[in-house]
Amino acid sequence: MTQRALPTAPSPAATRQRRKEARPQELLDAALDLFVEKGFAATRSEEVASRAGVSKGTLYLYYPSKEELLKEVIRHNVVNQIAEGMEIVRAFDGSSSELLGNVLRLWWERVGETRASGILKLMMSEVRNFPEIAQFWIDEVTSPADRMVAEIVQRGIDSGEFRPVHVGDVVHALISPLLFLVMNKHSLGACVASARLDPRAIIEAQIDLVLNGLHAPSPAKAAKAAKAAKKVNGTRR
Amino acid sequence: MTQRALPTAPSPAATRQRRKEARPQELLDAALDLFVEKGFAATRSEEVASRAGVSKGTLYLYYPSKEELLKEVIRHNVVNQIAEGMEIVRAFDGSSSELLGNVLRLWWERVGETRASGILKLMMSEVRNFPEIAQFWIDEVTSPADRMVAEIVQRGIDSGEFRPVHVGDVVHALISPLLFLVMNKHSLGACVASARLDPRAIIEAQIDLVLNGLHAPSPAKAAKAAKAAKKVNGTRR
DNA sequence: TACATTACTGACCGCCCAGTCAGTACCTTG
DNA sequence: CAAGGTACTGACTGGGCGGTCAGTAATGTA
Repeated sequence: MTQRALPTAPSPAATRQRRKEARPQELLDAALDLFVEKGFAATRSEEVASRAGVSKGTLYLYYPSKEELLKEVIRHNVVNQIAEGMEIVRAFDGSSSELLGNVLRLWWERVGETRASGILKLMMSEVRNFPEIAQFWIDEVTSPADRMVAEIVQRGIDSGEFRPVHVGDVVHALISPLLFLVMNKHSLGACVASARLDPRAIIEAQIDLVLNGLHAPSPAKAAKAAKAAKKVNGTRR
Repeated sequence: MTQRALPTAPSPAATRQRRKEARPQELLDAALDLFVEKGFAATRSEEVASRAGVSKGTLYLYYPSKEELLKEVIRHNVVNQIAEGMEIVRAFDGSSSELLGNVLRLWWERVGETRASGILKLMMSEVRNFPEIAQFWIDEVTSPADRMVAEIVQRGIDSGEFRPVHVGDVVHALISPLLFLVMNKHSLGACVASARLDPRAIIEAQIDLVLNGLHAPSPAKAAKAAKAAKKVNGTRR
């Protein structure tokens, strides 16, 4: 059989560095970008390593397998994202309308516009191949986020500022445009300039539309609306 | 070298069939399902073949490569989807509110609920690896769909039924919840029962919310609103 | 300066899979 | 029923990639 080649002669390139502390983060960052761009299966582990400025062997020094790397990427970015989101809400008070608008706007600025938003595309594309992470995502992202928005809407209804609507369903109508903007940014929008949307404008339109749709009509009509909403607000979910 | 094994003895299994006409469609169907579920890179061509009830060799008799198969899957399903959509709209008239609601509802029934809706997830997940198909998608799907919905909204504004809003942006607020429902159905919703949304209910909530947000207020306030909207309706897009 | 420690490297291994093609059996035609 | 045409098969190959590990060099330590 062929015998192992002798070690390569010292390259004239830059001397190699030892930065044990920085590697994990750099590898996670590189992996996030590549997984979001090309998908998990289509990304070679050597690409991840080289984008992080190390060799493939080093990658496997820090993460035992490509799959574990993926899971770490998700875990790592999810906790950050959730922390961000919660902080945004706690920092605000005021009318429910204001709060709702500000939450949507701020979430876009602080999450949607950052690289970390790619984690959403990554999840949507890959969960079916890794069902174990689905529950984690629901517990750590979906549920808290839904609950948060639901609370705001509910507060608005209780105070009479909003019409009585089915909170659970309205929450989805509220946030899915934002989520879809993120998906677009990391798919079509990343390929074709003409597919690039104007997120700020769309978000403003969305806020305007939804607040108009939520606001309680004149007190005269309010009673009627409340009665009608009883049906809608059944015990689903 | 090892010599080629002799042909296998005739298996006792079902006799093989010759159905030249049916193969292409069956292969496309199998490929759509698998690409949507596992992604393009993670799907083995032999899986596609076996799900379609043929051997791998047969697959390559009909499609020259896995990549060409992907493109055919997209082309094929896109033309169907567009034909469906257009038909739905043409079949309807009535007030803009009714039309809008019915278009959303019908699109969900006739597209969102069918297997073909997976094509959206497939596109979002894979475009960045196949930028050639991005333009095709924009020309054949995104643009026509946007234009269609925009026309309805514009008609509503012109007739005074809707407030004057920025049509382009409102269109996105209108359709992205539907698109997100589809994405959810093919990702999280396919893994975890508790992540499964109730699309019909969410769509109804969305329609209710949006129509309330779009409807022009009493004529007294209408002039004011129209004036304010001039700013919003600038020359973007 | 000599030695010990360890972060890092990259050639290598073995498996997996897209794509091929010699051979097979179904079907049609006479 | 025989013979020719062709839809179909599956063992095989070559290349590519996940994962390993013997060796290298940067950084301490005396």
